[in-house]
Amino acid sequence: MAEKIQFFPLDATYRVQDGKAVINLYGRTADGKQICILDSNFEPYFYVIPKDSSSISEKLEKLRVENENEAAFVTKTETVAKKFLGKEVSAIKVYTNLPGSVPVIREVIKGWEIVDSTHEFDIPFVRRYFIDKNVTPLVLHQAEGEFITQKSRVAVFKADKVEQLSTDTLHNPRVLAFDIETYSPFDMSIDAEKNPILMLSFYGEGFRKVFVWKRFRTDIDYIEFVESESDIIEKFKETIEKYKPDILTGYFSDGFDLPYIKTRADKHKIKLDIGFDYSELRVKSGRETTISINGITHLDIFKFIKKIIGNTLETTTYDLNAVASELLEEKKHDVSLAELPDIWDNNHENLEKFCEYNLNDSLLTYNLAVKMLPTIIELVKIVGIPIYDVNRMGFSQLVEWFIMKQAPQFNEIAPNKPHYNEVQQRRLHTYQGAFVYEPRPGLYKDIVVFDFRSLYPTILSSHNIGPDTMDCACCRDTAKAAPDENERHWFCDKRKGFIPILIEDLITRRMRIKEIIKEEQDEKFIFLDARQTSLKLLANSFYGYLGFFGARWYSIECARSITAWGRFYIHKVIDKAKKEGFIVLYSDTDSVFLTLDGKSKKDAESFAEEINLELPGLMELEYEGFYPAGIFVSAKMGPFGAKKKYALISEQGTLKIKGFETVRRNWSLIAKDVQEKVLDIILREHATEKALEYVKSVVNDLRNKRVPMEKVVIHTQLQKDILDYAAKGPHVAVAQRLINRGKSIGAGSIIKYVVTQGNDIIRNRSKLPEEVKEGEYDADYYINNQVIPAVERIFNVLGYKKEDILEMKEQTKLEGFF
DNA sequence: GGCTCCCGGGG
DNA sequence: GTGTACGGGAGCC
Repeated sequence: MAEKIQFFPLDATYRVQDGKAVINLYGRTADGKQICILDSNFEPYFYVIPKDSSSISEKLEKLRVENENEAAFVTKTETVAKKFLGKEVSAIKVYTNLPGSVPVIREVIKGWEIVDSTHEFDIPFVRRYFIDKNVTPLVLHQAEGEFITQKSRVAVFKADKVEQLSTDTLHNPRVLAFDIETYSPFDMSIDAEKNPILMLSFYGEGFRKVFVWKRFRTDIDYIEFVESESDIIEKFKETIEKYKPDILTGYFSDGFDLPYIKTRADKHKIKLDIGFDYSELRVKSGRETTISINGITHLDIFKFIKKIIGNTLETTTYDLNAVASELLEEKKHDVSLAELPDIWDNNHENLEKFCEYNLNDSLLTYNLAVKMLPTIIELVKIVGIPIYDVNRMGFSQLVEWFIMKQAPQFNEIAPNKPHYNEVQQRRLHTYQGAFVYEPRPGLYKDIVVFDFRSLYPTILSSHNIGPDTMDCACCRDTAKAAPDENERHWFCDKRKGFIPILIEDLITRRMRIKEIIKEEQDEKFIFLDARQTSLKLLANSFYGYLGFFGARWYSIECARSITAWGRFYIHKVIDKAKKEGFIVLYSDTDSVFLTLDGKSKKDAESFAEEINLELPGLMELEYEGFYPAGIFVSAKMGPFGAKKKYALISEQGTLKIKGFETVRRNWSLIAKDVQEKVLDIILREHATEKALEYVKSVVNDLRNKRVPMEKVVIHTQLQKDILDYAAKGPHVAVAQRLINRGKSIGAGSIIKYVVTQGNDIIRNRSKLPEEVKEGEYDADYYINNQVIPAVERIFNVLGYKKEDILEMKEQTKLEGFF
């Protein structure tokens, strides 16, 4: 007797049962219960394109590879008519007994004489399921089948059929944020093997809690005392089990909190079996550690913010305080964590503020997650991949999986990922990027800014650029080639390519939403706005994707053609602006800055209208705005276009600065201090001269040896054992000296050093702080390699040069002279 | 100029 | 897991 249930899928895993792969689809039912849906109606497969198809199917079907305990074999084959980059091919769809058999079988047959190529053999089974079964995470689905009994934390439903029911979306998944504080003496590297977790906080809807294992007097109701660190870990499990979140979120929890908890749990021999199937939290360490839990989506909100929306933020660092300040206008509590170990050991009565701090971090994390969720949800729906994966993907991956999801509709077989050699080859190929009109540095008045709305996506779509439409035989003599100075490529006039179709769809969907959005308010606005943002993010990434060496659909010719058209159109705007009497200040990739030079804002607006009459397809020049004043510096070219460096003041008086870096932690305090102070003076007080004078005074202090030693100490962490270093940096040389003295120094130790005066190379002048007397530091080094680089870019943007900052040097000399 | 190393986030 | 992983700056040679 088949039953029907409605649910929102969140993620999936698969497991092998009775020699067959079963998809475990985790989600929440329409009436709010967590559930696991089993679907065994999906078989693993990959594609083979044969040179000669006469006998290959029989040969394949006989194929069987015996391993120690398992056999990999082909279960059946189908001959299918597919396309590969627009060309018709006859392919063989090879089904195997298990997902794991795919790479095994493929490895055997890829060398066969009659095999031309093999494809789609490296697609994770679960992703294949989402694509092929048209299951989109977070969207309402219906399953037919029956509930069964199975060891599980949630109800298990065995489905005969799963299908999408509507476009209803799980907009309010249950989110639980958490954060830990650990015992970590200042100046020592964080060490999960040695140091315990002290407290753990949670924040969810109507729920807040801090667990801590030392007692003190407090009136705060959310603080709960436990006896030991192992109790904290038990509470971690218990809270998740009780709260039943869809999403467990942390800030850098892939890299810190969860690995730390796992290490400590192992020490106490506690199983973190919080998966719906009682499986343990899984740590996957590679380049970047990732942590997953079966059934619960682990969202590392830091990762999403840094990778996906980082570039759109003003802040250049992504620590919780900076990000929360900008996105939420909320800050971390101002407590000194360096004091925590001592207070923990000797002064428990003062632990309360750390508990509040701990809770606040969870609160900020929760708020960030909730704020980002609409965008994440929309990306998930567009790309068709679960939150967990979208969370960890960069732009090229998002584009690639978006195309992978759509490819079957065009009957296209995916190209393979490039191999190592191929990647090396591709890396060598560079190409001409965007056009940059270098500004004359200085202060200007009455600036108007124009930019092309989504320049590269609209070029891609308007000129039908894609690997399957390039250099077609049918348009060889008729099509207009991209205006590239070095090579000639044209794109089909008769047949639309599938990448332009996808892009056009993204752009027009976004335009429609932007139209609707004008009338919408409240909640609906948030989701629509998130959707248009996501569509834009994705569309903008296609160009970079085509030129990305790791891409399946890599085509440097397409990328080159796009930038060629980009240069063509921006030149067109510049030429016309000059002809009409505007003064061109600056132009970079898709934007043009002009001064009115006596003309009106209205003249500028009609200028854009005239341009737009001549543009093809979806291309459009927008009037971005008017600025009473601004300062420009020359832009530096990156591999994929130019980086913007300018500062503008809007009519409302807000300062817009683009493009400078902040210092890293292996810099001296003096450099950090100066940068922080300068930013503060400029951004808060708008007093450039004052900032400059401040830097000059610091330079002067350095020169006159008035800066205390603690401010010139540089901290660098040894990444590996000292013997493993091929190149000896200053910190390695200092570490060597420490070892010679019998200190135990190894990977993870933090080396402190001061660069002293002399003519030798830096590492030979780097000494331990205790070896150095006050004032023995090399003033020139700290001025030129620390302080100046930390502030130079800031002053450049505001029209000052390095020499201006150093001017005091001359004056000092003069003073000395008199 | 090429090679090598470090950082980020977290405490 | 049918799978891979970054990118920029500084110092040394």
